[in-house]
Amino acid sequence: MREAERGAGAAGMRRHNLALVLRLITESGPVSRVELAGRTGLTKATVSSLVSELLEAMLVHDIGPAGGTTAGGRPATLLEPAPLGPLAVGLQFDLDHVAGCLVDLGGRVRARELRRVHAAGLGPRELVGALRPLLGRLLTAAVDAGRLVAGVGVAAPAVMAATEDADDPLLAWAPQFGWRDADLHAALSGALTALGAPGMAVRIGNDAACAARAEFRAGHPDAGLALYLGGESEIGACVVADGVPRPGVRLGGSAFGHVPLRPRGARCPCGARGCLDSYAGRAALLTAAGRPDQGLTRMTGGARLSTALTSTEAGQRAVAAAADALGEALGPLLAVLDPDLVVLGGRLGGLGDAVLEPLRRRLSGFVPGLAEPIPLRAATLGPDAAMRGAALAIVGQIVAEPLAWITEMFG
Amino acid sequence: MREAERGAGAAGMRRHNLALVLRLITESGPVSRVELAGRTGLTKATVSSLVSELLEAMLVHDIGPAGGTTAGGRPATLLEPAPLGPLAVGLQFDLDHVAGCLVDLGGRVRARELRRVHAAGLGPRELVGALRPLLGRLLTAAVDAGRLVAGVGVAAPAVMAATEDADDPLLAWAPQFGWRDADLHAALSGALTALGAPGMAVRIGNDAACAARAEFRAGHPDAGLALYLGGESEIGACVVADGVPRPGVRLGGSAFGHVPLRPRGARCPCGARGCLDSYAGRAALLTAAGRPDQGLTRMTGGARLSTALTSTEAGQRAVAAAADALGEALGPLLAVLDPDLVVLGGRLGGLGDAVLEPLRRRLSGFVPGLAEPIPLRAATLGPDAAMRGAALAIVGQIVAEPLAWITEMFG
DNA sequence: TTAGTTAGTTCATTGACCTGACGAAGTGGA
DNA sequence: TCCACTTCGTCAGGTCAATGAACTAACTAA
Repeated sequence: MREAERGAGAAGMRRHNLALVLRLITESGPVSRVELAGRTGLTKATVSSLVSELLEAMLVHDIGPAGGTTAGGRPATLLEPAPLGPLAVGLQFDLDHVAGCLVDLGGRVRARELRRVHAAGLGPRELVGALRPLLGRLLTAAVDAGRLVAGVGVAAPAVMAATEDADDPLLAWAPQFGWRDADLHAALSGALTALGAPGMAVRIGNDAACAARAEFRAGHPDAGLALYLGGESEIGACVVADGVPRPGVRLGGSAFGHVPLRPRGARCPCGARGCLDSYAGRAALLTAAGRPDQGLTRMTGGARLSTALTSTEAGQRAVAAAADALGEALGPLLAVLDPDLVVLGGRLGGLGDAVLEPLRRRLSGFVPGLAEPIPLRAATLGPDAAMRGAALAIVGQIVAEPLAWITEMFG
Repeated sequence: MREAERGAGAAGMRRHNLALVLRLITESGPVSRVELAGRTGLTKATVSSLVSELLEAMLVHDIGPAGGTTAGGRPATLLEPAPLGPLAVGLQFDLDHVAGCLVDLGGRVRARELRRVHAAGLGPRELVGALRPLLGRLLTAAVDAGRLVAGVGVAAPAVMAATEDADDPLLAWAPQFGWRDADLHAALSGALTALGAPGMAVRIGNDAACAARAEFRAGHPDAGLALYLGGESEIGACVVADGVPRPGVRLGGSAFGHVPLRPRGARCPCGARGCLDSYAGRAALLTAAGRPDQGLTRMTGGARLSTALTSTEAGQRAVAAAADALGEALGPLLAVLDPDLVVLGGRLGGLGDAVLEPLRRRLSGFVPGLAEPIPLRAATLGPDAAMRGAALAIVGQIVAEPLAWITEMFG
């Protein structure tokens, strides 16, 4: 049997409509009650009632009459996510940096911090040590602004394995760090206790899955079945169904970068041979293009590398080889998944058309039966996508269940 | 914006609960009102009211008091799908046969027909001609039983492309038949008119997607993200999310069998080189095992072929090669999709452990980061899965929206 | 025969949304 | 300035469906 699907009563109806209205307000910026009524199919009266409940709960703010954009008639009073509503912390880390941000109910970034560190070789506790000052400053910033922090989301470049509690997966394998079954959760909870926030909710997810959440919420909220390719140093991937990342139970966001392509290929740091990462990963591109990854900052590296890859002959060869390897791995995946859309993000996506164009050309040859190519787009959020998505997972819970949040806060 | 998500009102509540109760009755065979109340969380009174509405609509039947299985107390009156409720016709065809069945609301097969034909080279209209007598007998059988036919579902071994109406896709490519953009829908509608059933609903789907629907409904209703591998002569595949097949927009159930594995491989009937089908398809296995596909009936072929493949050395080599090819194609797919479960159906699945075991052994090597293997199971429904699933798509609409059906029937 | 147990129904109650009418707050023309 | 006209939001009464408690029905066991 399906998981005990519940019947709907009056209470469930209200809960659903409350969540629906809050979601529309957070996603569509300032909206009037009438517009909400039109979109939801509810009446103006009902929307008013729902909105006033959200206003009382301090989740929504009434801006007041809008400046005459309406043509004749009483101007609408616009609603927006509360400026003093709850926030979430989003964290991410990789071989070369740790970063964090504060995100509000509307998904907007209210604060942002990045620190370059050489993280290779660090253990989970040491890594949390590197994250801690940054985390402390973000928490302080929230308190100073008079806002509550609902929880901390972490985007990890790792294979996550689901535990009994599906919402609290375990970090099973981080190839670049050499971690196996690392208890990042406990280490972070310890740091939070030390920072004066004991018991704060922590949720760890795969970085590609996190980035996919942020990317699709911002750019493609109405995609049906889609695929996100991303990851920072490593290539990651995640299936997105109806806007929700589906990172699976065992691999929790995939180990796409370590799919074996060439049985006798080069040895990968992960221990295997001929991994996709060895041909299409950033390090592979840089090396093949004669540009080892030094002196390139994380933010400007994309543009500079992209010109290097298109202007030199070695660069073009490297890109062609990467497109081949990616196409080879993507072929069976796309033939079966047949997504509405493929979004290329992370550092790979940051290279833009230098990678997109060759990949587009190669892809059709790897997927049979296509009348028209599968749309392939570059991500739009840049390198912050992963931590933004991690934070969104936290605020998303509030938006999805405002009643639960309200009763938790106000009894 | 998402597709104008509607708010819930009293009417929607009733609609939802009505569908929920009907679904539980159809899926869980005879059930009492009390058990329904327990499962749905609704009260006995509400369930009674919902059930009586379904009884009036002739969708559900009250069997009467059950034979004393209860320990003390009044025996429950059990409910089942109405024995005179609506039926659906499911059709399927492939190179060597056409077949059809009648399926009731509960998914049970009430009638079944199969005819061996040599269909290679037939055009869409000729194929419908081969289906027509069979279809006529099924319709007559339904009328004789005093039951309504709600529609006809067809499982086609073809790539389906979605049109504006997502529920009515077009047959875009049938490699084995050499069809491109064939209007099977029009041909079938014509046949139905000639058979005295003008305007009857027709829905065509990819055979693997159809089989997946039947297979997961019967065997794995609570799987989250899963993968179905099937197809009759060709290998097909379909992603299943929360029990619902997701055959995509462009390929509509995949062209998995024609994924290019070896750029310089053998030429495939589809025109390309080195297709997966050429290594892991049924024809490939038969040929490699020295047993061309003659004299094997569709029903007994599985068992006899399976012993041939395990007992002879040539057979074992063929199976190993097929497992290699399948594993190679499945690796990237499983690494990203990371399904809870993989079900192997169609003719490939009919070979049972002869294929499953080698595939299990090879698969782990193609998916990195796995602590435990992805469960791989053989399908249970046998060669009728596709047409059963096609019919289920029709009855599924009634079960999902009983109110729409009721108003359509009774005004 | 009687107590105990479980199934299903009846009916008043409650909660949430709907309908229709109204006041509020603007615009634009006479 | 005044008055139609339009749109926004609220209020009061009405409707619909689920709820909860009491009640009848049916059967078991002592």
